[in-house]
Amino acid sequence: MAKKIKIEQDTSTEEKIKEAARKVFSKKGYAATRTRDIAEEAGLNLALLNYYFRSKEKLFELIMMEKVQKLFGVLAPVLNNKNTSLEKKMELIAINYIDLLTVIPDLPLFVLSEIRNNPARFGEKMQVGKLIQNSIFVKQLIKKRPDLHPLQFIMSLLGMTLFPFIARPLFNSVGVLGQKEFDLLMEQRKALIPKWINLILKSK
Amino acid sequence: MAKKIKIEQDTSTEEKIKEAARKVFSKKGYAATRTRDIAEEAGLNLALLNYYFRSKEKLFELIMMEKVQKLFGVLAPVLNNKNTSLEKKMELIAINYIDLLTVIPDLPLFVLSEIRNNPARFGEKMQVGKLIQNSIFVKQLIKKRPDLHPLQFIMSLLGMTLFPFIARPLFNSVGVLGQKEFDLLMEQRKALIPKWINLILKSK
DNA sequence: GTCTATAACCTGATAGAC
DNA sequence: GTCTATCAGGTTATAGAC
Repeated sequence: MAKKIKIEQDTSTEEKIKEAARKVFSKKGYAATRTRDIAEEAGLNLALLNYYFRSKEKLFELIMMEKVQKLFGVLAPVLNNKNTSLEKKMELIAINYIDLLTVIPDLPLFVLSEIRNNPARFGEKMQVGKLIQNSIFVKQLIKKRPDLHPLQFIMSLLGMTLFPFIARPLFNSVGVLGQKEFDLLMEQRKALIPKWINLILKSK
Repeated sequence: MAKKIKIEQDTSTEEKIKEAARKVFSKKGYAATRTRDIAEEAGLNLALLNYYFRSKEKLFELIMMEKVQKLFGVLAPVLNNKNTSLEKKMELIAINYIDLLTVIPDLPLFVLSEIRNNPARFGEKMQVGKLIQNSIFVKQLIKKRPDLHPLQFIMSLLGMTLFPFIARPLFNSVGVLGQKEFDLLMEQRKALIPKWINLILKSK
């Protein structure tokens, strides 16, 4: 029974390739990534990529799916919770995103730019739109502020929360902010954004 | 004197190529763009690109320079104006950006993602950082709110203003918003953002 | 499963005719 | 200045040995 258990170090070849692919795709984007880069990053041979994943395209779609799920995974459990107030929902969204992006800062810029570069790859996502539009969150928003389109508030919340991470490559290249200082500001924002969004919600 | 004047239709071959390059680079990013795409878009031959611009890289750098200047061109004239209040500056930034991006919506996502994909191309920009940090705008911000890092407010202003345009490819692919409706919301935001940012500035 | 070697294709760039 | 034809190099994917 204990014969061939061997603790899977999740360093299986397949996982090694996926990890390398995450890193290289995120850094350079799909088009600029060569399969050789991924193989080298994984310390493996090029042929293995095709053995495990058939093609560069298929491997990318796998990684991309992961990323999109991570990005929407923050929203999904919050939007339709009947037991939380509108204000609490917005706070949760801000805090959860900042916590996530502190670990994976390039997530939103990666997903958004790949969608832009190749919208064809994102055909049948129409459902997501309806899902958000019919959410309890949006209903609460409309009830509280029937005078404005709910997207005005959603864009402001997400803008304040996600934009710093999207613009981070610029901050870095411009040398205006170090890694540590940035993380500190983001930690602060977890309290600031809910406060500020509440001001906006109440303003008439 | 009126011999060979001929109204330059700015349809010179060189300009045709640049226009096509703007379009294709913006749509697909540097790496995914083939010089053949640009030539075809311009209705011209591939060899002309190299005749006029030496290489794909040189042509791209030209376009990129234009785009970066457009993006920072909104900030530059506002930041060091001694005759405008902090509040007025923020209003101008929001309004000018929305007006600009209504015409060139993909500008910020293009610039940010290319910087991310190839930070090496943006080496000696350190000056820009200092220029912003020493601006009158930042001084006014620190004086008004010495309790918080000025970037907390700048990120919020730019996030609220730029994020809708950055996330637009997603909105489109998700089918949540039409072109016309989007433009209407942005027009509304020109009044909303200054109002909201003022609330944030005053909050203690 | 993993490797080397190579096929098949594509891309940026140029030579040379007009 | 503009075109066609082509080269040189790089890229994905696969065949086949181990």
